[in-house]
Amino acid sequence: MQRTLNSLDYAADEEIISSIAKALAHPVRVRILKLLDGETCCFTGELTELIPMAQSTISQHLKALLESGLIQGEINPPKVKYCINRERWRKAEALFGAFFGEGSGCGKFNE
Amino acid sequence: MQRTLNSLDYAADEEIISSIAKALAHPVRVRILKLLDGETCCFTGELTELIPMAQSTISQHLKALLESGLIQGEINPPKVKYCINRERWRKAEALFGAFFGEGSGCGKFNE
DNA sequence: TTAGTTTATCGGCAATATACGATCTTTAAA
DNA sequence: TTTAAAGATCGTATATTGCCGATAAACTAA
Repeated sequence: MQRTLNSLDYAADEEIISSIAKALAHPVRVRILKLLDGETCCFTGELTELIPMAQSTISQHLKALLESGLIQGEINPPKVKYCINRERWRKAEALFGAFFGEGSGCGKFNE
Repeated sequence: MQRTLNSLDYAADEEIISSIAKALAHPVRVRILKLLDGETCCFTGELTELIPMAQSTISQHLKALLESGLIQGEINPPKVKYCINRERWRKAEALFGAFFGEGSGCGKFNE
């Protein structure tokens, strides 16, 4: 599939924005990120207690978030601690801010 | 606030964020939004000249963007003029800003 | 070694997304 | 009326998501 797509090369920022947006495109993943962001930092699979979904499903969502770069996990033998990848998080903030904001750094004024 | 209730009970903001993120989850749609945002305001299907995809495909992406509320179109007989829905745009800016930023209005400080 | 805990991965199924060409639909112009 | 143009929509093929239960994998503790 996507034959024409290959000839269209997107700006790097457009690719990053859409890949991060993809990670945010499911409410459960937004919820997970909020939970992880809320903690001072790391967290773990108490997620399965907070979110009424099968453990395998949550694991899959975590995988999607890992692939987006928004979170990272450190293996702690029987457990895994997940936390926000702050560097990526700031990158996302900057990209989305620039995308929607457009304005003068902080607080746009058009209209 | 609510805690873990029904399996389908997300906070309103989580729903909105994920629905907007869904609209941004494809690089072509990000590109389209950029083009529309770049113009003083409205635009039209010169998109089909700027983007090497079938007209029907672009039309579908526009439909997705319409459904997200990020753009609106005014029918102008043979043509249709699309433009950013500024109200929704600002809402998106605020939501994503709060989501990623968390910081004091403008310029976050947590590391 | 065996058993238990935590998480990842597999297999399967239904639903959605993506892309295309073909075909309406609408309206203006010939 | 016929023709042309701009878009939307339809039909269809394939890819990707999302969910689950079952099972594998990694490690600890007994």
